[in-house]
Amino acid sequence: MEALNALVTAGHDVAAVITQPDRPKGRGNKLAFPEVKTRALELGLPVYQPASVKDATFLELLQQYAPDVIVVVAYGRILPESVLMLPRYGCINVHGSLLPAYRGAAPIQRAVLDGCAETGVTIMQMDTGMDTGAMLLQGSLPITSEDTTGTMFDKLARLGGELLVTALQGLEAGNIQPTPQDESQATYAARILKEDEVIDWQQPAETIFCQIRGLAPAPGAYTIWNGQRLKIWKSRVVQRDTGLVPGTIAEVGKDSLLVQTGQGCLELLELQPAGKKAMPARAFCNGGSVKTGSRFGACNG
RNA sequence: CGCGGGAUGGAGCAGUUGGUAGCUCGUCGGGCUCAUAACCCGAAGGCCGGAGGUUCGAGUCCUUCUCCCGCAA
Repeated sequence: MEALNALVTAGHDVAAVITQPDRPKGRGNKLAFPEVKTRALELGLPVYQPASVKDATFLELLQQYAPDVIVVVAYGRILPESVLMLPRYGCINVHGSLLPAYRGAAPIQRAVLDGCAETGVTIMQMDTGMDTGAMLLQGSLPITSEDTTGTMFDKLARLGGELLVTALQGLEAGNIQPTPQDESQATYAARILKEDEVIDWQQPAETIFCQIRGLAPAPGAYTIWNGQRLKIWKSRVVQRDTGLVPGTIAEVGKDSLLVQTGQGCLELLELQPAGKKAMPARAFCNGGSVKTGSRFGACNG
């Protein structure tokens, strides 16, 4: 999205946009288009949604366009050599991490989840591996305790768009040298699994705090409360130990909810019970069912 | 027709076998106090999501519609 906007704003001649096929989405499984498609249609650009990038007719189509370069952003597919070799300048990818760290599907989430102090964007030349190509340009941004995957995603997308435009200019002018990645430093950012969403109160408060930020605004970190999921969207680490079993509600205050963790306490600020909208801790406690001493987790409430 | 939860005063909830609605918080007024987000007293504020139906009578039963949300993809 941001990359497309940046390209268009910079005056590049975008010949066509290729994205994933429309997929059933959301409640009721209605068919929805990818966001980029919507934007591309607004811009009046042709949109293609091949079921497979290896398809022969798709390759022919690309050949007809004879692109100088193909820009790939969050497409989630490894492209075959036939496509990679097609454009004069090759295929350029915008990846949401400081490669070679966090190659793979969920670089931004993982960086926040791991509590990294900074992350960034890398513009690279694609090859047949997964985010293994030579790097053209890189930019970094700090991750503050206020940041979530959502805020980082926005910031990185903007930065990525800018760097992409710069990188393309550099390529054209021939003043950017591709730098190979240091394989020994490579790490992988696996996609987010169901297990990653469950809060383990045995973990230190700091870890859970990162988990909550890393999974916001989607899909959200959750715990079990009254036999139902309870997502936690916002929290704060409180350096204090109550001696209670991890997961126990240590204190129900006016505006807060203090929970003991494996190390320190976590103050829950914004929560969302299943079937409800997100609400501040104050509202959550009002129901009357939240009491000091009750416990979050798989067993009882 | 993927599965499921929900719509009640500003917020979060309760509402028993149907008989004109309660709780916690907030708001406003007053009191106590050096003071207060603490405490005490009082007040305002709800056509119980919409439309039909059953009934002497429905928030409470039946039908239907709209909207919100969780899960799964």
